[in-house]
Amino acid sequence: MSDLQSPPTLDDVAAIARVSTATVSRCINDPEMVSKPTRERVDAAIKQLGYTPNFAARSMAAKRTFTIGAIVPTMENAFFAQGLQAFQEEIHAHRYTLLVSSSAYDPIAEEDQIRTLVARGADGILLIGHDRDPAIYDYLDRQRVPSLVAWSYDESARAPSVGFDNRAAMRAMAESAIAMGHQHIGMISAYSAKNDRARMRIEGVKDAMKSNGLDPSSLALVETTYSVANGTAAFVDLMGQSPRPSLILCGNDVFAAGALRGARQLGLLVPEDVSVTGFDDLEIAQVVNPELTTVHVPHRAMGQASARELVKMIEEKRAGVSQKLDVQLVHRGSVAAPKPHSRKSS
Amino acid sequence: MSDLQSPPTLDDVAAIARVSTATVSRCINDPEMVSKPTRERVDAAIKQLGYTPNFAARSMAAKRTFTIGAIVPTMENAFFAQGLQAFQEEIHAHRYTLLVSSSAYDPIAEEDQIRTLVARGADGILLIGHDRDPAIYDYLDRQRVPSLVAWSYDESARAPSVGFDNRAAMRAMAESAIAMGHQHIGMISAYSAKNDRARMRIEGVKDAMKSNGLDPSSLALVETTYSVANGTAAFVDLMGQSPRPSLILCGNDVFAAGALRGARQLGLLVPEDVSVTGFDDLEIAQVVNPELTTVHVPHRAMGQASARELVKMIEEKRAGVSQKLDVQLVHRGSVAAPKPHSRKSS
DNA sequence: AAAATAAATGCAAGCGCTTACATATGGGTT
DNA sequence: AACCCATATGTAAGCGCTTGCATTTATTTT
Repeated sequence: MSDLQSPPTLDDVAAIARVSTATVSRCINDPEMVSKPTRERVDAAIKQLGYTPNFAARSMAAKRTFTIGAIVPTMENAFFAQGLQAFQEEIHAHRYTLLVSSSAYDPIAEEDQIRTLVARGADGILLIGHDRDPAIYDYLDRQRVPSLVAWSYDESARAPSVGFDNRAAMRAMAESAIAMGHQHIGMISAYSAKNDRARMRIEGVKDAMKSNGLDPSSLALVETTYSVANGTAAFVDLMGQSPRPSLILCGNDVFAAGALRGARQLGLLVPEDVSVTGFDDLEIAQVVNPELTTVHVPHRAMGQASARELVKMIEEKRAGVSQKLDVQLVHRGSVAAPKPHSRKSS
Repeated sequence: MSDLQSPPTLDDVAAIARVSTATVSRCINDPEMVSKPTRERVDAAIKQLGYTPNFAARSMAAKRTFTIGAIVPTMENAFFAQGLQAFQEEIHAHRYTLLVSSSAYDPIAEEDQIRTLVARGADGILLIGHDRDPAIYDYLDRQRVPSLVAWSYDESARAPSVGFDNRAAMRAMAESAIAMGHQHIGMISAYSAKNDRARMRIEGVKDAMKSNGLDPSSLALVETTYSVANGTAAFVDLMGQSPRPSLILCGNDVFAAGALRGARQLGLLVPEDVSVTGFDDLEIAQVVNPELTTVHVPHRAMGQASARELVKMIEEKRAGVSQKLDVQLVHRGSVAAPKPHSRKSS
């Protein structure tokens, strides 16, 4: 008997439909196990009462929550939004719910959030990038919570991943730009210390320099946190260095947009005076002027593929298989050959 | 006795600390209720086992989840990201966890997600905008789940809200632009049917037209879904109309960025040939060229204020009190007086 | 028509916690 | 020394569901 104050329970439904709670439960979770007439009676009772199963009770009894957790470095910028949205749509289709939190690029916060997610019974966890304390992977193993890394593909890493090869992608971008004759190169990157994506992109640039006969140690690198304003500041800094770079490779489109803004402030023309490249191909890349030459990342495909793989890991209780996605260079107007005079200044 | 396969439970901790489970529970939830020596023993046992309370069991027993749900129209664009981040930070400080989902601007999906959130035992729910089936508010009342509306302030609406006056804000923006002499006005808006924010902004523009002696019915309005591309298309459409508008007011910065891009494509100069305004003051507003004249919305303050209010509603079991936040016009380079010749074309 | 098999349902034992209530312990009071 | 009260701890009854197993009912098979 439930008073009108509290939501109806399985018992209430069972009483009205004149069956046992077991039958009601089956009706909800495994309808074809129940005969049609009974099922109809139960469904009617459910509707009449406006019954919704209690999530906590259900997950305690079934020992699963149909919840997948995701921890992203930030929700404020658009990097993850699109992929995450696709991720969510896909897991929803498998009747999972997404629990997101953002770590603000802080490893301690991330670890904390992983524990919270586990305590909340997440059936699986999506992580961004490989770099983190190995103890975390141990913990996840011990708790038997499957996890998958996205936004970074690395066959040799401990966790399975769905993503792209950041190093190769950036190398390709850099090579195509350097090939136009740039000798002095600057780069704006996120802090690389605990961020394999950033680090690999830097390595990619160095790879490209080497293969073009340039000294990688001559790369003028500025590391900062993501924001347009920081991109602008970094660009201004780089332009003040000597020799002055004629090509600024950015770790992502937000920095590149900031760089363009810096150029405007300095009265420099892009790409005539200085070339700029981005990474990610966010919406912003086509909004700036000139539009950005950048690396197109298949965000939605990545979100969807990660979701599929993680769900499989959960439901089939098997290890994850990594998946490498392709990225594409997209050439728009922000890169050109350096001016002759800037080439001679060495 | 728990095998090594499954996580440690309260019982395990109690056994090791040689106390009852009740004491362990109190140690966790209400430490000062337990004597110091006992507490230390328990803490040691917890640490030794790496124990984390099981969330489902805890919420079933305590009948609360420390979860707050939020349903936003979209996560892909940046409108909500920043405010939501602030919201999350604030509720975290009160040891709540955020459960976000996005409805993709679909009322049916939203209703569905509200039910899911309630079934999951959300202690409170954050909604965006007032427009929705009243039955939903009834449902929420019946389930006794407090809810708060953000991004829109409306004293007369059924639910308490923390936000700003969309109509007045847009009116102010429009008046300041119209005051420069524009006669033919176009507007790009999100679909207004189920979206009070969009609708109020349109009304705001009409208010401004009236107060400037313009006929509100002459407003050239295009409604579409949020995206830069749609902004561009709408702009091109508007420019093809006759009389051609000399001022395009956009419901948000994303449309405005799209409009700027459209102008570029059409070879039109902003603000010389046509003025454009935005709304929201997202990062994108300062990245485009010219930078956008727009309405600055205090996203973080709004997220934080909503979080505080909702937590209060939950913990003090009281009705919510609405809060109106101020917005500010920010004048950048995208608005100017119309050219004489465009003024005469009527 | 009896026997064997399959399908549908019921029974009841948990799942891991919280919390009202009961009990034990250790001083103060008088 | 008997009593009272505050403090610390234990006991055990749920919270609302799922699910293995037992039981009943319907369908085939011989």
